[in-house]
Amino acid sequence: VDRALDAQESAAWDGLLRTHKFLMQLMSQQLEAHHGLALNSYDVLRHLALANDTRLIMHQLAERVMITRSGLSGVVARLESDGLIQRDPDAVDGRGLYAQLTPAGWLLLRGANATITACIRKQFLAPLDPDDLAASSQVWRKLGHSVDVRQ
Amino acid sequence: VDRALDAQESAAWDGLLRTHKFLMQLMSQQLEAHHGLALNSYDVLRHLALANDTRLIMHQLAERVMITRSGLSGVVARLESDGLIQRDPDAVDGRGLYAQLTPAGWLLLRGANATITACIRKQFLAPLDPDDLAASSQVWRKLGHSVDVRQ
DNA sequence: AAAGATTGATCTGTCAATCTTT
DNA sequence: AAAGATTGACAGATCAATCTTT
Repeated sequence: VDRALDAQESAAWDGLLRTHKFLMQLMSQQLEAHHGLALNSYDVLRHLALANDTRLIMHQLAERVMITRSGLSGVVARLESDGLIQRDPDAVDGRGLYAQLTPAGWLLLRGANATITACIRKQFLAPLDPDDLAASSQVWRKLGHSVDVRQ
Repeated sequence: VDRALDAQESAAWDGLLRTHKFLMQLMSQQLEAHHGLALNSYDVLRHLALANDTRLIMHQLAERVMITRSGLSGVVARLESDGLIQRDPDAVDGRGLYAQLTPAGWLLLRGANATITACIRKQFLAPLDPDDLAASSQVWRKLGHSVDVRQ
Protein backbone atom coordinates (compact mmCIF):
# COMPACT_ATOMS: atom_id res chain seq x y z
CA VAL A 1 0.00 0.00 0.00
CA ASP A 2 1.60 3.28 -1.03
CA ARG A 3 -1.18 5.81 -0.68
CA ALA A 4 -0.17 9.03 1.05
CA LEU A 5 -0.20 9.25 4.83
CA ASP A 6 -3.33 10.63 6.47
CA ALA A 7 -3.18 13.44 9.03
CA GLN A 8 -2.83 11.15 12.04
CA GLU A 9 -0.12 9.04 10.46
CA SER A 10 1.72 12.05 9.22
CA ALA A 11 1.61 13.70 12.64
CA ALA A 12 3.01 10.61 14.33
CA TRP A 13 5.86 10.38 11.88
CA ASP A 14 6.71 14.03 11.40
CA GLY A 15 6.71 14.61 15.15
CA LEU A 16 9.37 11.97 15.57
CA LEU A 17 11.56 13.67 12.99
CA ARG A 18 11.16 17.18 14.31
CA THR A 19 11.46 16.31 17.98
CA HIS A 20 14.57 14.29 17.35
CA LYS A 21 16.24 16.99 15.31
CA PHE A 22 15.38 19.73 17.77
CA LEU A 23 16.69 17.83 20.77
CA MET A 24 19.84 16.66 19.03
CA GLN A 25 20.72 20.18 18.02
CA LEU A 26 20.13 21.49 21.51
CA MET A 27 22.17 18.76 23.15
CA SER A 28 24.95 19.16 20.63
CA GLN A 29 25.23 22.83 21.39
CA GLN A 30 25.18 22.34 25.14
CA LEU A 31 27.70 19.52 25.16
CA GLU A 32 30.01 21.47 22.89
CA ALA A 33 29.65 24.64 24.93
CA HIS A 34 29.97 23.15 28.43
CA HIS A 35 32.30 20.22 27.81
CA GLY A 36 33.84 20.61 24.35
CA LEU A 37 32.38 17.25 23.44
CA ALA A 38 30.55 16.20 20.27
CA LEU A 39 27.28 14.34 20.72
CA ASN A 40 28.50 11.10 19.16
CA SER A 41 31.65 11.21 21.25
CA TYR A 42 29.47 11.51 24.31
CA ASP A 43 27.52 8.50 23.17
CA VAL A 44 30.73 6.51 22.86
CA LEU A 45 31.81 7.39 26.40
CA ARG A 46 28.33 6.62 27.68
CA HIS A 47 28.13 3.17 26.15
CA LEU A 48 31.54 2.25 27.47
CA ALA A 49 30.48 3.24 30.96
CA LEU A 50 27.29 1.18 30.62
CA ALA A 51 29.01 -1.96 29.33
CA ASN A 52 29.29 -4.98 31.63
CA ASP A 53 33.03 -4.74 32.02
CA THR A 54 33.07 -1.00 31.40
CA ARG A 55 34.90 -1.97 28.25
CA LEU A 56 33.91 -3.13 24.76
CA ILE A 57 35.49 -4.55 21.63
CA MET A 58 35.43 -1.92 18.93
CA HIS A 59 32.78 -3.52 16.77
CA GLN A 60 30.47 -4.10 19.73
CA LEU A 61 30.85 -0.44 20.57
CA ALA A 62 30.12 0.55 16.97
CA GLU A 63 26.93 -1.47 17.03
CA ARG A 64 25.67 0.20 20.20
CA VAL A 65 26.52 3.70 19.10
CA MET A 66 25.00 2.86 15.72
CA ILE A 67 27.75 4.19 13.53
CA THR A 68 29.99 2.25 11.16
CA ARG A 69 33.19 0.63 12.35
CA SER A 70 35.30 2.97 10.29
CA GLY A 71 33.41 5.94 11.63
CA LEU A 72 34.03 4.72 15.14
CA SER A 73 37.74 4.33 14.46
CA GLY A 74 37.94 8.04 13.80
CA VAL A 75 35.87 9.03 16.83
CA VAL A 76 37.85 6.79 19.18
CA ALA A 77 41.17 7.98 17.76
CA ARG A 78 40.22 11.56 18.63
CA LEU A 79 38.98 10.57 22.08
CA GLU A 80 42.19 8.65 22.72
CA SER A 81 44.36 11.58 21.69
CA ASP A 82 42.27 13.71 24.05
CA GLY A 83 43.11 11.23 26.81
CA LEU A 84 39.51 10.19 27.45
CA ILE A 85 39.72 6.63 26.17
CA GLN A 86 42.39 3.98 25.90
CA ARG A 87 42.59 1.00 23.55
CA ASP A 88 44.12 -2.32 24.58
CA PRO A 89 44.48 -5.49 22.52
CA ASP A 90 42.26 -8.42 23.49
CA ALA A 91 44.52 -10.91 25.30
CA VAL A 92 42.47 -13.85 24.03
CA ASP A 93 41.92 -12.90 20.40
CA GLY A 94 44.69 -10.72 19.06
CA ARG A 95 42.48 -9.23 16.37
CA GLY A 96 40.19 -7.47 18.84
CA LEU A 97 40.76 -4.14 20.51
CA TYR A 98 39.10 -3.21 23.80
CA ALA A 99 38.17 0.40 24.34
CA GLN A 100 37.68 1.70 27.87
CA LEU A 101 37.45 5.02 29.67
CA THR A 102 40.45 6.65 31.30
CA PRO A 103 40.02 8.44 34.65
CA ALA A 104 39.80 11.71 32.71
CA GLY A 105 37.10 10.08 30.57
CA TRP A 106 35.07 9.08 33.63
CA LEU A 107 35.33 12.57 35.01
CA LEU A 108 34.24 14.27 31.81
CA LEU A 109 31.39 11.80 31.40
CA ARG A 110 30.06 12.66 34.85
CA GLY A 111 29.71 16.29 33.91
CA ALA A 112 28.36 15.55 30.45
CA ASN A 113 25.76 13.18 31.90
CA ALA A 114 24.49 15.96 34.13
CA THR A 115 24.14 18.28 31.17
CA ILE A 116 22.37 15.71 29.02
CA THR A 117 20.10 14.48 31.78
CA ALA A 118 19.02 18.01 32.57
CA CYS A 119 18.30 18.55 28.91
CA ILE A 120 16.24 15.37 28.58
CA ARG A 121 14.29 16.17 31.72
CA LYS A 122 13.54 19.73 30.78
CA GLN A 123 12.86 19.35 27.07
CA PHE A 124 11.47 15.85 26.82
CA LEU A 125 10.24 14.39 30.11
CA ALA A 126 8.85 17.47 31.85
CA PRO A 127 6.00 18.12 29.40
CA LEU A 128 4.90 14.47 29.52
CA ASP A 129 2.86 12.65 32.16
CA PRO A 130 3.33 9.01 33.18
CA ASP A 131 0.74 7.80 30.67
CA ASP A 132 2.60 9.49 27.86
CA LEU A 133 5.82 7.85 28.94
CA ALA A 134 4.24 4.44 29.13
CA ALA A 135 2.66 4.89 25.72
CA SER A 136 5.98 5.97 24.24
CA SER A 137 7.81 3.02 25.68
CA GLN A 138 5.17 0.71 24.31
CA VAL A 139 5.56 2.20 20.85
CA TRP A 140 9.33 1.73 20.87
CA ARG A 141 8.92 -1.79 22.16
CA LYS A 142 6.54 -2.66 19.35
CA LEU A 143 8.95 -1.24 16.80
CA GLY A 144 11.62 -3.42 18.30
CA HIS A 145 14.84 -1.58 17.60
CA SER A 146 16.10 -1.89 21.15
CA VAL A 147 19.74 -2.79 21.55
CA ASP A 148 20.69 -6.38 22.16
CA VAL A 149 22.43 -6.26 25.51
CA ARG A 150 23.95 -9.74 25.40
CA GLN A 151 27.69 -9.67 25.47
CA VAL B 1 16.82 17.86 39.20
CA ASP B 2 19.68 15.95 37.69
CA ARG B 3 19.31 12.48 39.15
CA ALA B 4 19.71 9.66 36.62
CA LEU B 5 16.74 8.57 34.55
CA ASP B 6 14.68 5.66 35.84
CA ALA B 7 13.83 2.66 33.67
CA GLN B 8 10.60 4.09 32.29
CA GLU B 9 12.14 7.45 31.47
CA SER B 10 15.17 5.84 29.95
CA ALA B 11 13.07 3.55 27.78
CA ALA B 12 11.02 6.44 26.47
CA TRP B 13 14.12 8.41 25.57
CA ASP B 14 16.38 5.68 24.30
CA GLY B 15 13.62 4.29 22.11
CA LEU B 16 13.32 7.62 20.35
CA LEU B 17 17.04 7.65 19.62
CA ARG B 18 17.24 4.07 18.39
CA THR B 19 14.08 4.13 16.34
CA HIS B 20 15.06 7.34 14.66
CA LYS B 21 18.55 6.16 13.83
CA PHE B 22 17.38 2.82 12.52
CA LEU B 23 14.72 4.31 10.27
CA MET B 24 16.94 7.09 8.98
CA GLN B 25 19.61 4.61 7.96
CA LEU B 26 17.11 2.40 6.21
CA MET B 27 15.49 5.28 4.34
CA SER B 28 18.84 6.71 3.41
CA GLN B 29 19.92 3.45 1.86
CA GLN B 30 16.69 2.95 -0.03
CA LEU B 31 16.53 6.50 -1.37
CA GLU B 32 20.14 6.31 -2.46
CA ALA B 33 19.71 2.91 -4.06
CA HIS B 34 16.42 3.52 -5.87
CA HIS B 35 16.67 7.21 -6.71
CA GLY B 36 20.24 8.36 -6.12
CA LEU B 37 18.91 10.89 -3.64
CA ALA B 38 20.23 11.80 -0.19
CA LEU B 39 17.71 11.92 2.64
CA ASN B 40 18.10 15.63 3.32
CA SER B 41 17.80 16.38 -0.38
CA TYR B 42 14.57 14.46 -0.40
CA ASP B 43 13.39 16.52 2.52
CA VAL B 44 14.14 19.69 0.58
CA LEU B 45 12.14 18.55 -2.42
CA ARG B 46 9.31 17.43 -0.16
CA HIS B 47 9.01 20.73 1.68
CA LEU B 48 9.00 22.66 -1.58
CA ALA B 49 6.18 20.50 -2.86
CA LEU B 50 4.23 21.04 0.37
CA ALA B 51 4.66 24.82 0.45
CA ASN B 52 1.64 26.99 -0.31
CA ASP B 53 3.03 28.32 -3.58
CA THR B 54 5.15 25.22 -4.15
CA ARG B 55 8.04 27.61 -3.67
CA LEU B 56 9.91 29.03 -0.68
CA ILE B 57 12.48 31.69 0.12
CA MET B 58 15.75 29.98 0.99
CA HIS B 59 15.68 30.77 4.69
CA GLN B 60 12.08 29.58 5.05
CA LEU B 61 13.10 26.36 3.41
CA ALA B 62 16.11 26.04 5.72
CA GLU B 63 13.86 26.43 8.73
CA ARG B 64 11.50 23.68 7.59
CA VAL B 65 14.25 21.26 6.69
CA MET B 66 15.97 22.16 9.96
CA ILE B 67 19.44 22.72 8.59
CA THR B 68 21.47 25.93 8.56
CA ARG B 69 21.15 28.42 5.73
CA SER B 70 24.66 27.77 4.59
CA GLY B 71 24.08 24.05 4.64
CA LEU B 72 20.99 24.54 2.55
CA SER B 73 22.90 26.63 0.03
CA GLY B 74 25.09 23.61 -0.68
CA VAL B 75 22.23 21.14 -0.90
CA VAL B 76 20.22 23.37 -3.20
CA ALA B 77 23.23 24.09 -5.39
CA ARG B 78 23.67 20.36 -5.95
CA LEU B 79 19.97 19.85 -6.59
CA GLU B 80 19.99 22.73 -9.04
CA SER B 81 22.95 21.33 -10.93
CA ASP B 82 21.08 18.04 -11.06
CA GLY B 83 18.19 19.90 -12.64
CA LEU B 84 15.73 19.13 -9.85
CA ILE B 85 15.31 22.65 -8.46
CA GLN B 86 15.54 26.15 -9.81
CA ARG B 87 16.23 29.38 -7.97
CA ASP B 88 14.66 32.70 -8.95
CA PRO B 89 15.11 36.12 -7.32
CA ASP B 90 12.17 37.51 -5.38
CA ALA B 91 10.63 40.19 -7.58
CA VAL B 92 9.53 42.22 -4.53
CA ASP B 93 12.63 42.03 -2.31
CA GLY B 94 15.78 41.62 -4.35
CA ARG B 95 17.63 39.99 -1.45
CA GLY B 96 15.46 36.90 -1.42
CA LEU B 97 15.74 33.83 -3.62
CA TYR B 98 12.80 31.55 -4.30
CA ALA B 99 13.52 27.86 -4.72
CA GLN B 100 11.03 25.66 -6.56
CA LEU B 101 10.89 22.25 -8.17
CA THR B 102 11.53 21.73 -11.87
CA PRO B 103 9.43 19.19 -13.79
CA ALA B 104 12.26 16.70 -13.31
CA GLY B 105 12.16 17.47 -9.60
CA TRP B 106 8.43 16.75 -9.42
CA LEU B 107 8.92 13.50 -11.24
CA LEU B 108 11.74 12.30 -9.01
CA LEU B 109 9.83 13.34 -5.91
CA ARG B 110 6.87 11.19 -6.96
CA GLY B 111 9.02 8.11 -7.03
CA ALA B 112 10.90 8.99 -3.87
CA ASN B 113 7.65 9.60 -2.03
CA ALA B 114 6.49 6.12 -2.90
CA THR B 115 9.71 4.64 -1.54
CA ILE B 116 9.60 6.64 1.66
CA THR B 117 5.92 6.12 2.26
CA ALA B 118 6.29 2.39 1.84
CA CYS B 119 9.17 2.46 4.30
CA ILE B 120 7.21 4.47 6.88
CA ARG B 121 4.19 2.21 6.55
CA LYS B 122 6.14 -1.00 6.83
CA GLN B 123 8.66 -0.08 9.49
CA PHE B 124 6.82 2.47 11.56
CA LEU B 125 3.04 2.44 11.09
CA ALA B 126 2.35 -1.25 10.52
CA PRO B 127 3.36 -2.43 14.02
CA LEU B 128 1.26 0.28 15.68
CA ASP B 129 -2.46 0.40 16.32
CA PRO B 130 -4.62 3.56 16.23
CA ASP B 131 -4.20 4.14 19.97
CA ASP B 132 -0.44 4.08 19.62
CA LEU B 133 -0.62 6.60 16.82
CA ALA B 134 -2.89 8.89 18.80
CA ALA B 135 -0.61 8.66 21.83
CA SER B 136 2.43 9.44 19.71
CA SER B 137 0.82 12.45 18.14
CA GLN B 138 -0.17 13.69 21.56
CA VAL B 139 3.39 13.37 22.79
CA TRP B 140 4.79 15.35 19.87
CA ARG B 141 2.10 17.97 20.31
CA LYS B 142 2.97 18.40 23.97
CA LEU B 143 6.62 18.77 23.09
CA GLY B 144 5.66 21.44 20.61
CA HIS B 145 8.36 21.33 18.00
CA SER B 146 5.95 21.25 15.08
CA VAL B 147 6.83 23.52 12.20
CA ASP B 148 5.24 26.94 11.97
CA VAL B 149 3.28 26.74 8.75
CA ARG B 150 2.54 30.45 8.42
CA GLN B 151 4.03 31.90 5.30
C1' DA C 1 39.52 -17.42 3.59
C1' DA C 2 37.27 -14.86 7.29
C1' DA C 3 37.00 -11.46 10.97
C1' DG C 4 38.65 -7.22 13.35
C1' DA C 5 40.23 -2.82 12.64
C1' DT C 6 42.05 1.08 10.18
C1' DT C 7 43.07 4.29 6.25
C1' DG C 8 42.01 7.25 2.23
C1' DA C 9 38.62 9.31 -0.76
C1' DT C 10 34.44 11.51 -0.78
C1' DC C 11 30.15 13.65 0.78
C1' DT C 12 27.53 16.61 3.64
C1' DG C 13 26.90 19.60 7.32
C1' DT C 14 28.30 23.61 10.62
C1' DC C 15 30.68 27.96 11.66
C1' DA C 16 32.78 32.35 10.58
C1' DA C 17 33.48 35.68 7.20
C1' DT C 18 31.92 38.00 3.07
C1' DC C 19 28.97 39.99 -0.58
C1' DT C 20 24.58 42.16 -2.03
C1' DT C 21 20.35 44.49 -1.38
C1' DT C 22 17.33 47.09 1.59
C1' DA D 1 23.19 48.90 9.94
C1' DA D 2 20.43 44.85 9.09
C1' DA D 3 18.77 40.91 6.45
C1' DG D 4 19.33 37.33 2.76
C1' DA D 5 22.40 34.33 0.78
C1' DT D 6 26.76 32.30 -0.37
C1' DT D 7 31.71 30.88 0.17
C1' DG D 8 35.79 28.58 2.32
C1' DA D 9 37.79 26.01 6.02
C1' DC D 10 36.88 22.34 8.74
C1' DA D 11 34.46 18.44 11.44
C1' DG D 12 32.42 14.07 11.13
C1' DA D 13 30.32 10.26 8.70
C1' DT D 14 30.10 6.49 4.99
C1' DC D 15 32.14 3.37 1.53
C1' DA D 16 35.77 0.74 -0.61
C1' DA D 17 40.22 -0.97 -0.12
C1' DT D 18 43.93 -2.55 2.86
C1' DC D 19 46.48 -4.59 6.79
C1' DT D 20 46.76 -8.00 10.63
C1' DT D 21 45.47 -12.00 13.13
C1' DT D 22 42.96 -16.29 13.34
